[in-house]
Amino acid sequence: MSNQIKSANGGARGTVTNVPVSGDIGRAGGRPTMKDVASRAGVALKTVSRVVNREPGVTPETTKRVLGAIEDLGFRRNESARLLRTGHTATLGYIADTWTDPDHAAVYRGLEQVAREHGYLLYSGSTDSDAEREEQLALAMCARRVDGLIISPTPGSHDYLVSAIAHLVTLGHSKIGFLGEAAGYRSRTLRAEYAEAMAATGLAVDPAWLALDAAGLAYADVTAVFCADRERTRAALRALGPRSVAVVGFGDFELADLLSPPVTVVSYDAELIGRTAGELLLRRMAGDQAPPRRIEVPVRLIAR
Amino acid sequence: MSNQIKSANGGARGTVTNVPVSGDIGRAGGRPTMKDVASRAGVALKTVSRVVNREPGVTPETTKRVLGAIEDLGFRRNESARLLRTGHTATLGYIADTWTDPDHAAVYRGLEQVAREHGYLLYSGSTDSDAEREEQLALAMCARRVDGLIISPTPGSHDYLVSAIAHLVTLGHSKIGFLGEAAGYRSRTLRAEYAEAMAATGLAVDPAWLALDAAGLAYADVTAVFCADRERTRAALRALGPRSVAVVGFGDFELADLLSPPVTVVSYDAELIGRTAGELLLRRMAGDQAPPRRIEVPVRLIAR
DNA sequence: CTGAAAGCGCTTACAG
DNA sequence: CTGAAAGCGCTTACAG
Repeated sequence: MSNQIKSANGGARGTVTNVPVSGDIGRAGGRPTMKDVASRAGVALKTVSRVVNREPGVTPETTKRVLGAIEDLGFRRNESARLLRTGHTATLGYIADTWTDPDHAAVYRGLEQVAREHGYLLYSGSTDSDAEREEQLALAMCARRVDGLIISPTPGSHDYLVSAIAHLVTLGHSKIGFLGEAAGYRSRTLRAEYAEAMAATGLAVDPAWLALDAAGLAYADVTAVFCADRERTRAALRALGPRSVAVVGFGDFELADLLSPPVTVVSYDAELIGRTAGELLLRRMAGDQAPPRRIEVPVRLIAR
Repeated sequence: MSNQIKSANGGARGTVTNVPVSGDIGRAGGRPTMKDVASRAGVALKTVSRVVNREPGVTPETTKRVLGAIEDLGFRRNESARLLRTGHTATLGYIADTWTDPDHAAVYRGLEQVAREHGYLLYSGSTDSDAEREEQLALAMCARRVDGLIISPTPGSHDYLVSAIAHLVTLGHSKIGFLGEAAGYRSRTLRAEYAEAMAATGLAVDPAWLALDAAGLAYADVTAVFCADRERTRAALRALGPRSVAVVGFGDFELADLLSPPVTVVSYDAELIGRTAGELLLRRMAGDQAPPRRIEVPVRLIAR
C-alpha cells in the first residue's frame, strides 16, 4: 500500500497535509498484476506483456481487449519486477554531505537533468560528513543494485587559492591570513595549500596567520583573510563589523554583493559538475572502459 | 554492472574524477547469487537464506561454511529481489520544486532523518514548478512501488502575512506595498491574501501597491513593502540601494542580518516540516486510517 | 537441523 | 498472431 503526503513548501505557511491513498498512488489489498489483466481479457500473460511493451504482432482486436482490461483494473506495470528480470534498475545513486550547501544542491540539479534525459530515477542521501553514514548509504544503494553511484566526497586539492591570493596582492595586501577548519585531515591539506599558494605568490607566512579564528580577526596582524567556506566567511564578516580587514571567501552566496563593502568570492558552476559527473557515469555504464579521468570545472574569482 | 563517480563538492576546486568499478560496488559479469553461495558451500538455497537472515536453527558448523562461501564469492544479497518477494520496497519518494531553495533542502533533511531511522531509502526528484514533471516523477516512483510518497507542492494559504504587516504597522507604516509574482494562480491567491491581511489590520490598499515591481520601488507611493519570496526580496534590496523603503521578506537567508539596515523576515522551521511529513507518512504506512490531517508548523517573524 | 517446491511480477527464449 | 514454460534472485510455506 502506498501513501501520499503533501507538505507545504518554501512559499507556504508551514503546513503538512496528510492525503489518504487515492487514484493510482497505490491501494490496499494489492495492486492488479499482468496475470489479473490476462485472465480478465481472456488472453495469456505474454499477450498482456506484448501490448504493455508495444511489441508488434498483436491483433488490433486483442490489443483493444487487453487495453480495456488494463483500464478496468487500473493496472500499472510493476517496474521493480520488470527490472529484476531485466538485470538493471534504471536507478542512479547520489550521496553528498548535505543539500543545505547550495553547491551540492546545484550538483544535484545538474545530475538530475542528465538522469531525467536518460530515463533514470535518483536515490539520494546525505551524510553530514559522517564517513560511516556515507558507507551505509553506498552499501544500501548497491544492495538495491543501482546502475551507478555518484559520491560527492569531502574536497581534495584547492589550487583556486592561488587566484584568490593574487587578487588580494593586487589590492596591496601582503599580510593575508587563512581562516579554515581547526583540525582534521582536510584542514591540514587546506593549510598546506594556502602556504604553497602564498609561496607561489612570493609571500612569507607568519605561523599566526594559520591559527586565526573569526573572533580575534580584528586584532590579528593581517590586512586580509581568506575564508575556506561560507560558514567562516559569514563568521568573519559578523566578527569584523565595519570592515578593517579585507575578506575573500570560498563559495558565493546571495546578497554578498549588497554588503558594504561587498565581499569578493571564489566560486564555480556546481550544476555543471553535476551534469559532468552524470554524463561520465552514463558513458561508463554504456561500456566505456577508459581509465579514470579527472575533469576540472573552471573556478572564477568574483571580485567585488 | 555498477559504477562509481566521485565528484568534488562545495569545498573543492571543481573536480570530477571517474573511478572505475571496484570492491563491492558492482562487477562485470554478474554478481554472485544465493544459488552460487549454496553450491559453493554444498548446502541448499534455503540454508543460505537462513544464515543471511540470521534465522535460528543452523549448526555453527554449516553457518561457518556458508559464511565462508559468502566471503569467498563476495556475495551481497540483492535487496531488490528480496523486496519483490516481500511486497514492499523500503523506499520513500520525495518530490519538490528544487533543492536550490533552502527551505526544500531543509524539508528534505528532516524527512531523510525519519527515513533513515526507519530503514527507508529515498527516491528524490525536483520539478522546477513544472506540473507535468511532477506527475511523471510521481508516476515513475509509483511504478517502482515506493511505500510512500511526499510531494511538496506550490504553496497554498499564507496567513503569515498578517503578522508581517502588523510588524510594519508597529513601525509606523501604513502605505505597505506587495511585491510578488506577476501572474498566475498562485500570484492571485497571494495578492488576495495580502489584501485580506491589510483589511484585517484596518488598512486600505491602493491598487497600485499590488502592481509594484522591484525596479520602480523607490518611486512608488509606499513606505514599506512585503516581498513574497527570497528572489524578490533580493531584487527589492538591490533596486532600493540605500534604503528609503522598509523591506520585509518571506524566507530567511544567510547574512540578512549583516545588511544595513538589516532585513526583517518571516520564516519557519522547514526541517521540522520534513520530519513531520515523514512521521505522518510512516504512521499511515503502519496502518493508521485516520482522516487527512493538517498540521501547522509555527511561522515566526524575525524582526531586525 | 536442512531442503525441495512454489511464488513475488515480470521478461526471455521457444513452440505452435 | 498467440501461448506455455522457465527464469530474474530472493522468501514463504511445508516436508522430512
